[in-house]
Amino acid sequence: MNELPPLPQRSARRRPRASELKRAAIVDAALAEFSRYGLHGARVETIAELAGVSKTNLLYYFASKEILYVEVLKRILDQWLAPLKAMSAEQEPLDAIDAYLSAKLAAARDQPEASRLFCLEMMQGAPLIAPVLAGELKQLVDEKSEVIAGWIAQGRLAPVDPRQLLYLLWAATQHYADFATQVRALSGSGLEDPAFFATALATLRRAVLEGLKPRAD
Amino acid sequence: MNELPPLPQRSARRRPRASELKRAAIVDAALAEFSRYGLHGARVETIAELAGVSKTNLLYYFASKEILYVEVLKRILDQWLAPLKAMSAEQEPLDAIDAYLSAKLAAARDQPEASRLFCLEMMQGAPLIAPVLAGELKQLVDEKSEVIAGWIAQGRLAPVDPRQLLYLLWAATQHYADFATQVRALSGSGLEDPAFFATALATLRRAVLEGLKPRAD
DNA sequence: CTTTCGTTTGACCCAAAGGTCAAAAATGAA
DNA sequence: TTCATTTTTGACCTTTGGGTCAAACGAAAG
Repeated sequence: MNELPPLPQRSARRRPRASELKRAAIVDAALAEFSRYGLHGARVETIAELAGVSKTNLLYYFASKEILYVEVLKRILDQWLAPLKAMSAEQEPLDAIDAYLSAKLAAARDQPEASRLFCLEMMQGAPLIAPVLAGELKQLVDEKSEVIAGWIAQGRLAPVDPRQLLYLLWAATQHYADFATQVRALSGSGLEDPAFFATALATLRRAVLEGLKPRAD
Repeated sequence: MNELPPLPQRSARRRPRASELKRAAIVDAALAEFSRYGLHGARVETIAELAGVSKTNLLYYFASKEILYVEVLKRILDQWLAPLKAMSAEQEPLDAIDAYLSAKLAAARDQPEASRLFCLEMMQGAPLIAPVLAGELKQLVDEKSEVIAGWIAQGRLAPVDPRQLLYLLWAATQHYADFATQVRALSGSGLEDPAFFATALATLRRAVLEGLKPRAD
């Protein structure tokens, strides 16, 4: 039999479309499960059922549970970091922060699963995305912290620690995704309700943005 | 042999002290593990090792993993709700909120595991503490929301949705416990560092409390 | 039609982990 | 000392669940 073809040339030439769709369906299902039960708690068979494939078939596309997990993380990382990247020194500080707040709140509404998955991963010590934290994310945060620090130095923003400010914005918005169950139990609705969304945003604007206005310190 | 003693009288009279200590040690160890890996991810044997007992012996004190989990949740529920209970209408609004902020931030520093455990439980839909959410917690939140609404009606606090305000305070403080890994990766330290704690509190005071001051609306 | 390569499946394997059991060891009253 | 009760242990059972394997299927190329 053939020992080995010199050039495996894996996904070259015409790539099958159907299989890509299937991979996507599996990743979607995996996000739903992982975001709810974490890497350990999620069951491969459940993910397979959710995606409408057999467990064995899933393992054909993703060699192991952990590989699938990492794949899910990779897929949502970019959209996760995107809003912060938009913040730039040229903007009016309060406008920029307002826009970021809105974008993150909308993200918490539209991709709550992504938020929860990151939260879960973080609470376990971020074993699989530690490199991203210490690398790409840290660089991005350092950069934007400089922007914020610049605004403060110009007296256009209240003197707060830039990083702490980012934590506050993240916490305030992601909370609606991560603690959706609690919010729903206490308020009776969540961000998917436009009225609720408006109230949440209004509260954040008043409580956070007002306090960030510069004063004569 | 005896069929059944008429009165089992379980923990009556002199209760053994040593066994209570052992139960406590197990619950402590369980909190550490559950808060990190969740109900599904945590291993009973690991908890047993951490507590310094054999797995079988642990199962002697707690009939099942889930029973132990619920026990852990019950044990930390009170200390979890305590700070909010302290808030009363007689206080000066901004002082009360300031005190609450400080208390919750200190709790995030001193009992980060409790914070993470609640976060995990919440993200899974709070299957085991849903009754508490809909019952005790909701009642407490409704009550304190009234207090806050009263302050607002008196013009002593900015007009924000009381519940949303509570969410903001929770989110902002618990974030330091739940996302400790991320905070440490980005800031290089956490709440256990007094300087960091002070900066965090100062930022929250400036960003949140300032915005809550009443104005001529 | 036949070959071929990618896909799909069900049967199977195996290790991990929760939980059981009966016997032994401590503990403590009488 | 003795007897009963509580605690502790190691061996074992059972289920769960991730992963393997070889055979079968199917569509496109030859």
